[in-house]
Amino acid sequence: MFCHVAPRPRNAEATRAAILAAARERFARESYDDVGMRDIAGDVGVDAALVSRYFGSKEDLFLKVLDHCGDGPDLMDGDRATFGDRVARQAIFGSEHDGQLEHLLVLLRSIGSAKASELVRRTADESFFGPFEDWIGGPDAAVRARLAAAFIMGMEVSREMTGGQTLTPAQCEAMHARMAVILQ
Amino acid sequence: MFCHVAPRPRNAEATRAAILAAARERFARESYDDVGMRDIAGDVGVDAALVSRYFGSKEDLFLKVLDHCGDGPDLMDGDRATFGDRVARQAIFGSEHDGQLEHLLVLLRSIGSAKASELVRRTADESFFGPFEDWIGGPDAAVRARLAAAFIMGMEVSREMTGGQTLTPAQCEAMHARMAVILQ
DNA sequence: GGCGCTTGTCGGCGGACGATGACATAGCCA
DNA sequence: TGGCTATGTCATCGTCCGCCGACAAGCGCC
Repeated sequence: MFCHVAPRPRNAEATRAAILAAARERFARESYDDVGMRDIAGDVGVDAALVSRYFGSKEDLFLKVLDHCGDGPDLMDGDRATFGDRVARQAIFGSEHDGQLEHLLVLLRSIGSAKASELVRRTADESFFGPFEDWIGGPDAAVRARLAAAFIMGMEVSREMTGGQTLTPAQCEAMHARMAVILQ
Repeated sequence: MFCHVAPRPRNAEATRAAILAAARERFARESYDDVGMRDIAGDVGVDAALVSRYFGSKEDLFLKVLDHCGDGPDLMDGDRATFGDRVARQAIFGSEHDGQLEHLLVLLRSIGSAKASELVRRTADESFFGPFEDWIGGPDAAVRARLAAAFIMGMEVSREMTGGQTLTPAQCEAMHARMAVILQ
C-alpha cells in the first residue's frame, strides 16, 4: 500500500501562498486566539515550524492576512443598486463560504484578543474603511460606511449567537434591505 | 511598617459575590480566552484556587455571569421614547463604565472562543433576547429585537476597531437615532 | 557523481493556563 | 481554652501554545 499522501512539491512561493490562504480562512472562522500555528500548518500539510520561518511570528502572519484583505471576492463587487439586498442576504442567511464578507469576518474575530485587536486597529482604516468609503461615495461617506459595516458585523454576531432560529428571515431581509436603502 | 493589605473578612457569601462581579466586569472587557482565573482572583484579592472551588470550572463561572445578566442597570431601563437616543449615545460614544450595555458586551466578547460561543448560544435567547422582545413589544418584536441588538453590537465592534476617530459623531448619533425610530 | 543551497521536518524549551488536593488559619461553640 | 468547621492559600500537575535550533531531503550546477 502507498500510504503516503502526495508530498507537496518543493515550491516555496506556492507553499507560502497556501499558508497565507489557509491562515486567512482560519482567521475568518475562528478567533485569533483559537487559531494555532499547528492548525494552519495542518491545513496546508506542512510542519508548524515552517509557518514561523516564512512569516516570522503569529502576529506577522496575521498582519499579512490583513494586508491581503483586498484580494478575492469583495463586498464591494457588484452593482451599487443591489448592495443592500446582496449583503443582507449573506449577513442574515450566511453562505457556504461567506465569500464577500470574509474580510469583515477577519476583522470581527479579532475582537477580544488584546493583541489582534490592537493590530486591527492600526490597519482597519487603510485596508478596509478607506476603500469602502470611496466606493460608497457621496456626502457623509465615512459615517455611512461605518454604520453599514457595524450593521453587517452585528448581524453576523447575532446570527452566530442565536444559531439562526429566527422564524421570519424574509422579514429580516426585507428590513435589512430597507436599511441599506436608507443608508444609500 | 504594616505592609500587609487589609485582609478580606472571612465571608464566603460576600467573597462569592465579589468574584462574580469581578468576573462579569472582566468578561465584558476582554474575551473569554483572554480572561484568566488568576486575573479574576487578583481583582478580588484572593487565590485563583478559590474561584475554582466556588464555581467549579471556568465554564460554570461564565454561565453564572450569563445568568446574572439581568442584574444592574439595563438597556431596557428608561423610557421607550428615548431608547434610541440613549442607547445610540452609549454605543457610539461609550461610557466610562458602559453601564447599560454591559450585558451585551459579555455576549459580544464571546464571539470567537468556540467554547464561550457555544455556551452563549444556549443561553442568549432566554436570558437576553426573550426579555428584550417582551420589552419591545408590538408586531415582529423578535425581528426588531435582533436587528436592534445586532446594530448595537456592531457599533460597539466598530468603535473598538477604529478607536473612535470618526470626525462627525453628531451625525452618527443622529442617524442611529433615526434608525432606532424606524425600528420602533 | 558529488557539492551546496533551498525547502521542509523533528524534537524540545520555556511559559501560561485550568484544575486539584494537601495544607494553614480564622472564628465560633461548648 | 480547646477543638471543629468553614474559609482561603500553596504547591503542583498535565496540557497546550509559540517559537527556535539542529537535522534531513530534494534539486540545480560544476
